[in-house]
Amino acid sequence: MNISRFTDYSLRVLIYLAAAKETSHIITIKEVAERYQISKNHLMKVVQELSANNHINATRGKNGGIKLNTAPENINIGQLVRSIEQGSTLVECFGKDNQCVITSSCQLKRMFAQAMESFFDCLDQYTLADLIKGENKAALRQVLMIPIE
Amino acid sequence: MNISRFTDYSLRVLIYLAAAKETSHIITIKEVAERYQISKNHLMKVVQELSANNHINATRGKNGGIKLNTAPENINIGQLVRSIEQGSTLVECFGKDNQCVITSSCQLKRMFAQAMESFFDCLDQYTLADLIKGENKAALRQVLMIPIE
DNA sequence: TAAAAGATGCATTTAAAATGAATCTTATTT
DNA sequence: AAATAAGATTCATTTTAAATGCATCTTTTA
Repeated sequence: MNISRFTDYSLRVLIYLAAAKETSHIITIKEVAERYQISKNHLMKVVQELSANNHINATRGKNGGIKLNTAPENINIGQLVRSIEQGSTLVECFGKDNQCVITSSCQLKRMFAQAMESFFDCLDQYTLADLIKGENKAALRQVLMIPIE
Repeated sequence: MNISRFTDYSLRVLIYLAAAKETSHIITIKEVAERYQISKNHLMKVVQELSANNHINATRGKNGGIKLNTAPENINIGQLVRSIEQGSTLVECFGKDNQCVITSSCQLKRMFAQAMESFFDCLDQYTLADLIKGENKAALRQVLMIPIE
C-alpha cells in the first residue's frame, strides 16, 4: 500500500510554507528543493498543481516565489490528499482498463472503496495547522533553516 | 494510492477456492490462472505465501492442488490484507531508507499510520464468506466455470 | 534589457512489481 | 521403478508507473 512521492512532496511544500509563515523572507521552489534535498524538477510540477488548486500562490519573475493562499487551519489534509491521489487505482478493478473477469459479481471494489473512505475520513480530522503546532514549528524552522527574523 | 496486484491475486485465489467449496473437483494453480486469465508464475508465488500463512493447503504431486484451510467465515479480509501488505511503504518516512530531513519533527507519519489503521479496521468487518454470499456464489461459479456437481 | 523566478513539454532514468523460464521436490499412478 | 503431474524455488527479464532531468517558454521586476 503506498501513496505517491508527488503527494508526499505536496505535503512537504505546504509544511515548509506553513512553517515559514509570518516570516518576511521570500520562498522559492529552488530553496525548498535544496532544503529537502529533493528534485527541483519534480517539485516544480508539485507546486504547479498546488497552485492550480489554489492552495498556494506562485508568482513568476524576479522576487517571485511561492506562498500559502489559505490559512493552514483551512487546508484540510484529507481533502488535499484525496484531490492529489484522485485518479489513482487502488486495485485493478478501480481502473479504466480493468480486465478482471469476476468484476460483475465481486464485492471487493465496494469493500475497498469503503476502506479508502475510512482512510480519508481519518485524514479529514487534520489540517495543515495541526502539522506545525507547538514545538514542531520551531523545530521545523530549524531543520529547514528558515530564518526567524 | 494503490495496493499490489499480489494482494489482489491473493484475494482472487481465496474467492475462487471459497466459491468452489463443497465441490468435489480438485483445483490447481494452473486452472485458477487460466480462469482468471492471469500469470500462472505470479500466482504460484501468491499461492506459496497463502500456503505459508496457512490460509490454504497446497499438495504437490499427481492429483495435488490447493484448497482452503479455514472456513471462509474465519478468514478476515483486514487481517489478510494487512499481512500481505505488511512491509510496504505508504510514504517515504515509513521505509527503511527514509531520507526525509524533517522526520524528527514531522507529524505526517503518525497521521498516516492512523489513517491506514482506519483503512484496515474497515476491512476487518469483512470475512471471505461475505464475498461469496447470496447470489454472488452462483454468479462466481458461473463466470469462473466451476462445475457444480 | 537582463536577470530571476515559475510554467510547460518532452525525454530519460529508476525502481518496484510483475512475469517468464528453468529446475527442483514431492506425490501418485501404473 | 519409472513416468507423470502437481507445487516450490531461484534467477532472469520485462513492464510500468513514477520520478527526474533537460530545454525552452513566459512573466515580472530592477
